[in-house]
Amino acid sequence: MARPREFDMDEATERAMALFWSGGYEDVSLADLLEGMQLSRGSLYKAYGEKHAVWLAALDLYDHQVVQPTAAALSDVAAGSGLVRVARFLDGPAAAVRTGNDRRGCFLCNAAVDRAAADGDTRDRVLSMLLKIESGVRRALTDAAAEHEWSALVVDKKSKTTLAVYVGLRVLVRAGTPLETIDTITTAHLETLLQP
Amino acid sequence: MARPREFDMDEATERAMALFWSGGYEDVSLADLLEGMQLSRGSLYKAYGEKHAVWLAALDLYDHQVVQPTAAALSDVAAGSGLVRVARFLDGPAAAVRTGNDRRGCFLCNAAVDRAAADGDTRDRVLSMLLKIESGVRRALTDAAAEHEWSALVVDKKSKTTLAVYVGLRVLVRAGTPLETIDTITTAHLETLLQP
DNA sequence: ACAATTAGGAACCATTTGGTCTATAATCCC
DNA sequence: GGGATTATAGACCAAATGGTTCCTAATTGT
Repeated sequence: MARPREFDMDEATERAMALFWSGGYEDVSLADLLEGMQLSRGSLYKAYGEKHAVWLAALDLYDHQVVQPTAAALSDVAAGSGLVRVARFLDGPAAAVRTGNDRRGCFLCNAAVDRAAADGDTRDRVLSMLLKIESGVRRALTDAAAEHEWSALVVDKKSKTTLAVYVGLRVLVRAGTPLETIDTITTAHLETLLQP
Repeated sequence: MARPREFDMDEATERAMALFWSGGYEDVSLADLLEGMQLSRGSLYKAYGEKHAVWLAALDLYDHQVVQPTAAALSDVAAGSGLVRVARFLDGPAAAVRTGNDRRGCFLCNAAVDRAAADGDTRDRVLSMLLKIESGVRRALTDAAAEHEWSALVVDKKSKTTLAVYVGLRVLVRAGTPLETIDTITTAHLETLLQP
């Protein structure tokens, strides 16, 4: 045992996540990272090893700080009917803009576009997170299935399509699409979920 | 008048587009650009001025080499019924994977994620292109509206949702989602388009 | 108290970055 | 052919990049 770390690594990773979230991987320089994370070069390299590892740590943090809670909320029977849970989930993109004009999109979706193609470590994490979200949606829709007489096939289709709409919404938000349009898409998709 | 340019600028821009398409803006260095475009530094800077201008030229080329033809095909009454045209459009993401395992996604969507947030010039172009696609979809769906007794409001909802699904599909493809899933989403969304 | 261990900070490094400039060569109009 | 003009090639550049390596200071268990 020896001298303990002076900074909270989770907190530092959280700051890194914030930087990467708005800027992407290449856009954020080591200098940006050091300033944003309030770390010296030495500490960062001692703790993470390299820039790429900081990125992966940020992705992992997003996973269990955002993706897992989201999936859990979608699966949580106590949180409302299946459709209500999906509605809440799908309103996320619009809500981010509505309350706080947050147009960063979702970190996972951003990472998918700018690193998944070139970096296998990123791709693995992205696919795993997408799957978690899809599973959450599927559990919520499965809960709604009985009432609406949806077959497993229908639930599968609805789950996957909902994932695609979610991703699309996040990207459209980042692109600067007006809130009105985002809202329209959100409610329109929820309406189609009601149908057989 | 004096010495004419030795290279075809459109062709060079096309090569630049290919590079940016797979790699994004920051990932592609000036050296990559020079090699890929087969230009010397001098020629590139004389012709474009700066890296950013090459990027914008690539975006503009995508606009009238991909987006405008796509929108035109969607609007082309001679190309089939409205729904057939939308089906063809929406199959684009799956088709890219099916024939050629092309997982680059769509340049416009990629640009939206990695530059639109930070760069107004990019954002303007991205929003304009998204609008062209949405308009194309709307024209196709408007043609189908009479037959299916859809109101203008319904057509609007369907158009915007289709745009979101399209963007989502392109991103999911880039993330590495299996073709099977992409196909499921595509056909499922087309089925929902049939409903009131 | 002390040895072991480790964080922190800063100096340092090679490479790469986007960008400029000059010399040369090619083309055009007169 | 000659003068004007412009493209090309490549040398050149300052700044920034990600990454390493020191040395010092702090904390630990014994």
